[in-house]
Amino acid sequence: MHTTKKVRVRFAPSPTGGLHLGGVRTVLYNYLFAKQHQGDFILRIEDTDQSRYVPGAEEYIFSCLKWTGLEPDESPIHGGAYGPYRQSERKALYRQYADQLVKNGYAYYAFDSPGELEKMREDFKTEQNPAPQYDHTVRSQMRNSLTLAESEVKKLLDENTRHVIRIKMPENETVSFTDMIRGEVSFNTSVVDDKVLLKADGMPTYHLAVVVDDHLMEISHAFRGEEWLPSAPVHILLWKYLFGLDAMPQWAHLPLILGPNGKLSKRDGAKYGFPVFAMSWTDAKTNELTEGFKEKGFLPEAFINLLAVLGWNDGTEQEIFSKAELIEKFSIERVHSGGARFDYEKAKWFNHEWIKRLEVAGLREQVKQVFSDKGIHITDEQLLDKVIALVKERCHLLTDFAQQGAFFFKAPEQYDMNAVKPKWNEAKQVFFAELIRNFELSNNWIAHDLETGFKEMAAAHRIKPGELLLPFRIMLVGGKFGPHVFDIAELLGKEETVARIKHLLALLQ
RNA sequence: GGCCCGUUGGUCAAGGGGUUAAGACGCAUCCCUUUCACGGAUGAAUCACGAGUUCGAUUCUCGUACGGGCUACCA
Repeated sequence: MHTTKKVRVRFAPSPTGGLHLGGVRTVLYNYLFAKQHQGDFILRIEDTDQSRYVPGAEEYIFSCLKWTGLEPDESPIHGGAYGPYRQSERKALYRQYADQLVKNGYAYYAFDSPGELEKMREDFKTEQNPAPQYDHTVRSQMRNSLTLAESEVKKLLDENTRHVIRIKMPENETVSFTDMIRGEVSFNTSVVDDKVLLKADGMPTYHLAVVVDDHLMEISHAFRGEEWLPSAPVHILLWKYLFGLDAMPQWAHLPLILGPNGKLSKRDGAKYGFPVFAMSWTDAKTNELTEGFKEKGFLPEAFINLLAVLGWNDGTEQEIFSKAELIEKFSIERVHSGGARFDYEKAKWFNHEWIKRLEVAGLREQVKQVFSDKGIHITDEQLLDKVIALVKERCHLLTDFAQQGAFFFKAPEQYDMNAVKPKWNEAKQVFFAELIRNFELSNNWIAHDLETGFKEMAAAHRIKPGELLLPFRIMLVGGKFGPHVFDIAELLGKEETVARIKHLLALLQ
């Protein structure tokens, strides 16, 4: 049955704020699964909670998907034959299903006010049961179409009394299903509460909406976070009541991504200094900016890669995967059932690997942006390409290019004088003065020859090259960093190299 | 509290009755490099615990402990 169905998967976020690691990984797994099976990847916006609506959050999600390269085939902005793709725009659709459930005895109207619900929770609260649920044991004592007379219910409904529709969970039945990651999972219906399906404002809750929309959108496989596992029996039952279990998608509940202690949160990021969102997000209320992986200097290739292997591997020793390889090798069955702790050090290692691996062309624009953010505007693209090639192996984050390469475009503003001054002497002063003359005469400006000449001169002056190399480096870059010093000199060119030597010499006088 | 899910080095993990229990990150030492990286070599470090099944359990079963999630007219 399922095998003949076209693969259609969906990612269904609520537009409430930053898109965190777990969310992006869910997108990734959906995307990979869809592409691997020549299926469709749908983005559906779950904006049924009007009180949590955050302006800009939806656009933000699209930006993140665009940056990661995991773009949907169907969405509110990409269009598609199963729209609308925003649940708020589908509002009118849900009521009929809820009513149908009531008609068939699988759900009921509940008129309890928020105050009454609160009172119920107070009254039923005991040591053994600190959080009483609206379930089969209490529904008989509440104001709903199960307890009220039929005429009373009709009257309340006719008067447009605020009410919700709740599922009537059966007593003591076992609901089980096969999760693609965890195998058979089962629940006793008695311990699940009568979840609200349709809210008083006419909007469906997640529980109703996910089932109705997955059906209407012909979703074949539903991947979501493990936090949804406890409410799975509600969804299974709804499928059974509404559309039949044969039509139900196959479920996979993805393990959670953990932080240093417990579930990964935005707080962890702030506390330990690593990003948790794909891209920077500014909270409109507090104006608080949370830096994203993109802004931190991650490559989308690396970001996807590290997320893919956080909870999945192909059984070999391979760790670096391109998107194409992931599409080919990914399998939901090999996803771990246990949660994985996010390790920022390893995340940086992945980025480093990708920076080393990528051709200059794949880095150019992003590096240019990094320089531009630092106030360095690149005009010489050819030089930029050479600089990237020269320094990329020592950059873990794209932002490292600023430190590693800025001096190629701009003379150092600061010099690490402590590295030269203590050992500076007249002999060295003389050496560099002569070096300037030799350089000025040189018409063969390539690193290898520069180095040979430098060392011959050092020998003639009876100074160890090591004594001279560090000062030379400081002259050119300002500090103890950067690639091989003669490579730097070559790229800098004769004029600039000489100018920088002269400059520091003057400072040392 | 209840329910559900999970548990191989500090972290990500392979393996799934008999193995010297892979590999990666990180860490340490050394080599290379008279900066920092890269690269290379070496090292420290693991099957949560207790029963059971078995000739033999890291692997299977059951308990316990621990971790996590859920327990809203939020998703």
